[in-house]
Amino acid sequence: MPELPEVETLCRQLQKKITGQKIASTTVYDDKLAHIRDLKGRIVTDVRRDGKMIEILLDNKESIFIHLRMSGRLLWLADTNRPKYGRWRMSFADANIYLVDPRRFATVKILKTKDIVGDKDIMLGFDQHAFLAKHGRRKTKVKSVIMDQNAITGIGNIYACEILHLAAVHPEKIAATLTPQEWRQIFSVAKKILKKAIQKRGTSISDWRDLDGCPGENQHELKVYGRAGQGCGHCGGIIRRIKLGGRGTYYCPDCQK
DNA sequence: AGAACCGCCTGCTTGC
DNA sequence: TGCAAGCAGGCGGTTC
Repeated sequence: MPELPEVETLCRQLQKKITGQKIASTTVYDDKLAHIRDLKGRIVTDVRRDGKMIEILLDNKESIFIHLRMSGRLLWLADTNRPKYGRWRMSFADANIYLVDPRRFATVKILKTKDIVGDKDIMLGFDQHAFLAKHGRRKTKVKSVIMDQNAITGIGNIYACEILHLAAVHPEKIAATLTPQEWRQIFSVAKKILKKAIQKRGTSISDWRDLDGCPGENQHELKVYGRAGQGCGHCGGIIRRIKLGGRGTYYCPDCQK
């Protein structure tokens, strides 16, 4: 599932390919997306990201906001035949961008272009003090808080597990009981892990592929996610899998107290 | 007000 | 072998 590094990878690729390009046509293949109006003739002026949201800016002060949710992908294809699970297509002079989404959770909206604030995005202008003031005393498990997109954007299930492991914080620890040092450690580790994942062009643990259909390399960097029963690379403890907020959660009971 | 739960979807895995 | 049931999960909406 696309989280911050995967979305960032797509945005960088999109920016190179379509900035300055004119949209030749758009095609909807899924009734759920029937509300997307035709964008023929519009010119893409920029592509950027806020959290897990992709924003494609147009020359009429509007933007296309794409959220890939669970299984959504964007594919750059010269072929005009719809790929399997293709839900929407935006055509340019020499190729097309297909929204491919087996589970049909992805959303596409056309709205007025907004200034990106980025104060909740750990890789943009994250406001640590505002975060702690608003969310630092919550009586929710820390993993749920760092996955709460109203609190901090971009972190999904895989990176939440990895961040808490490297920060040595138990995922079920109540947010309000964390020390300022533990929070600082989480923010610092989050930046480090997400930066590396961007360099590795994302985590292809299930079906993530970039705009060109290539897998990323960050799956080889995972320390706990998907590794239940295996030894922790840090302390040798046995990695455990639990359910937290309905989501599979991996951690090392020896490192993460 | 804040925390927990539900529903949206469909491919894949598991069990009989 | 085949089919049904269970699972996965981001996030908005609803309920507790």
